Formats: sequence, C-alpha cells, structure tokens
Amino acid sequence: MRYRKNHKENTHRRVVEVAAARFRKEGLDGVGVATLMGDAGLTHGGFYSHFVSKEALIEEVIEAGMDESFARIIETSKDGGIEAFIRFYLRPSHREHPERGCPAAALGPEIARHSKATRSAFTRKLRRIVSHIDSLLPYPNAETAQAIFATMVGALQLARTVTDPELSDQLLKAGQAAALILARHRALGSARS
Amino acid sequence: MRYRKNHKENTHRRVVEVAAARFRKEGLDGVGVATLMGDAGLTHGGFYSHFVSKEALIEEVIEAGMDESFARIIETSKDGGIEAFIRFYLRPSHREHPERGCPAAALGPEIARHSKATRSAFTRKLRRIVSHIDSLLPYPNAETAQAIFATMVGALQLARTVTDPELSDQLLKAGQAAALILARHRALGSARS
DNA sequence: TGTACATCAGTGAACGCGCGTTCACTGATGTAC
DNA sequence: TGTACATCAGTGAACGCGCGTTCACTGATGTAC
Repeated sequence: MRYRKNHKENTHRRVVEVAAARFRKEGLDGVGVATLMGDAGLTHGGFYSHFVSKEALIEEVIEAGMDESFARIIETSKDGGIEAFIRFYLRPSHREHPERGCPAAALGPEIARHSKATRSAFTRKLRRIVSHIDSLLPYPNAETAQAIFATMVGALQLARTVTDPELSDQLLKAGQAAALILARHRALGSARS
Repeated sequence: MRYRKNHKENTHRRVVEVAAARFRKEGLDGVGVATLMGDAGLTHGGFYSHFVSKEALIEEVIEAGMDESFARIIETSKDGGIEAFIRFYLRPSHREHPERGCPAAALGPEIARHSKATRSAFTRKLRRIVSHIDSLLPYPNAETAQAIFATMVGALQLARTVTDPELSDQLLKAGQAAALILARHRALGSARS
C-alpha cells in the first residue's frame, strides 16, 4: 500500500510518543525496538526506515521530552511565576507518572551514559529550561537557576525511589521549600566560602 | 579443590566490589553476570552459589555503596562539618568517577525501577545519611537535610550529563552554593506558602 | 480515460550475540576411621 | 600414621529468550503515457 501525504510523519511521531512514555517508565535499556513498534501498531522491521538506530530514537525522545518540560514551565509560570512551577514540578502526580514527566528526573544518569549527540541535545534543552527559570527570579542569576532545577530533579528522584510513602511526601515538600528559598535568595554566589 | 577458611567470603566480597564499580559506571542493565564473574577471576556458573539472582547482587551492591557514602560523610564532616562534606560531594573528581561515588547519583532512577527489597535497602541507607546531615546542621531539621542531599544528587547528575565542561563546573559550584545556603538557613518549613 | 510502471512504508524471516539461569561435573582439601 | 570418603567452591556446556539490525519482499497508490 502507498500512503497519504502525512502518513510517514504521523507514524514517526506515534513511535516517538510511545517511546517517550515507555523509556521514561522502563528505562532506556528496558524497552526493545520490537515491542515499541508493536505498541505503535507496526512490526519491528519498519523501525529503520524511521530511525538510523535505537540511539537516534533515544536522542529524539530526550529532545522532545525536554521540550515538553520547557513548555510546561512556560505555561505554569505564566500565571503563578516560579513558585507555581516549583509546586507543579514537585507535585505527587509528577512523582507517580514518570512516563509523562521530566526526562532529567526519569533518566538522568542513563542519559549521561549515552551518545555525545544525545547528551548534547539534553544540554541544549537544559540550558533553555534553566535560562527560563533564571528569567523568573527576583534576583536573576544563572547559578541560582541551575541549583533550583538540580534540587527539583534530585528531590523528585529520591521521592520516586523511596519505599515509605511518608518519607516520599516529605521529600517532595522539602524540595519545594528548598527551591523556594533559593528562588527568593538574593545572591547565591556570596554563600561560597 | 577445597578452600581455606575465609575463601568463600573473600570471593563473595570480590564479586560485590567489582559489581559495585561496574554498576555505577555502566548501569544496572549494562553489566552482565558473565563478564562480572570474569572480572572477579571466575567463570559465570559460580555466580549462583553466591547470590540467588542478579537482583540479589544489586540489592547488596546498593546497600554497600550507600554505606560507603555514609562513611565518607562521617569522615569528611568530622573535621570540616557540613561545609566540608558539601564540597567533597560536589568536587570534580566525584563527577569524573561515578564508579567510586554515591549510588544515588549514579543510579537514582534505575534503583527506583528495581525490586522492593532493593528500594527498601536504599531507603534505609538514605535515612541514615540524611539523619547524619541533619545532625551537622546549625538548625537541625529533617526536611532541610533531605533537601541538601537532593540538591547535591541533582547537581552531580546534571554535571555528569552535560557536554559542556564549563557548564558542568558551574553546576557543581551552583550545587555547592545552594547546599550551603540551605545548610545555614534557619527554618526551611517557614518558606512554604 | 485506460493502462503500465515506479514508488516506498511497512512486513517478517533471519543474522549473531549476550542475557540470566540451571546443572552435572571436577578435584583439592578436611574429616572419620 | 595411613587410607577412604564427604564436602562444596568453582567449571563450563546448555537452556530459552530477547536484543539491535539487515534485507528481500509486498502491494496500494500516484504518476507517466
């Protein structure tokens, strides 16, 4: 069968969407090409007419996932500023649903072990996120923005790992409180010793 | 051959040590039982007289790794308090050597996807680390201690992932500065809105 | 308008490989007699 | 003291399986004539 105008792009997007969810939920090594294509309603052989390798898919997924994260910051901070974003990022439903959440929190150390291209894509998108956080600060400062994001990523990961629900909730709250303190802090640099 | 008194325990420890380094460097899924045993100078078949499964090894490795991290906090904070520990954790050589570093930073999201037993071991050891951080604070507070650790884990991970060395250095410094601010902060809870 | 052909997204068998796990076996030593 | 035997850490072949990747093929459609 020959297909309609946008057919291929639609399929491509569908595979990326399925992969984006499954990679964040099951890990980059936890998801194979065959079941991925199956979930997108295709057979595994067709994979390579869309991507040169699994690694290329990973790169695309990380990039798209970070764009989603960025879009969510823009949206939540529009009304409620940095405070709203911090609460949004560290809310219980983000903890419960890594498959729709931030790639940095879901896949951090795994991305660090992947290709230069994947890490570069991550770096580029991270910069964009951090610089938007920076622009939301009462006392803009690049390192403050970086530290806020790091705090949120770390707190979300720990909250996801821990088996005690109370401790997990506490970690989310601790992350929120800490990120807020940093956001309101005058000059991060001056604390260096 | 029959072996000396402590032979089996020595072998067991050697396998755990090799695994501890390789898991942190290559990921839990990135290391197979066969090459692991090979690195310990054995053949793969003997693995199961030491561990009931690969998952059991993982649990043991995470537990041992968190104990190492704890021991390092004790040691560095003995002389220099919380400040020394923060600088120690976020130093460049920790970034460069995940294989000898903190399991939370090297394997965070992967641990979250593993067995209940592995996550419980992690939780137990995390509590011990966090409560020691707490005891080092001028204004002890559980959530402050949690947030400090989360900040350090997040900053180290991001510093490891990013491809730009300058940004990576900046992330370490930002993490240090932020952790120090949190450590000196009076009451984390009051910042909540 | 009708026919022949080129296109190319998707199919599915096959590739070599490493995975975690099982198991019958080896053989040097400690123990029992 | 000397011999027979039990022990058990470690060996290595084998298991079924899923991995990423390749490739000859299919067949409905768009295009050329």
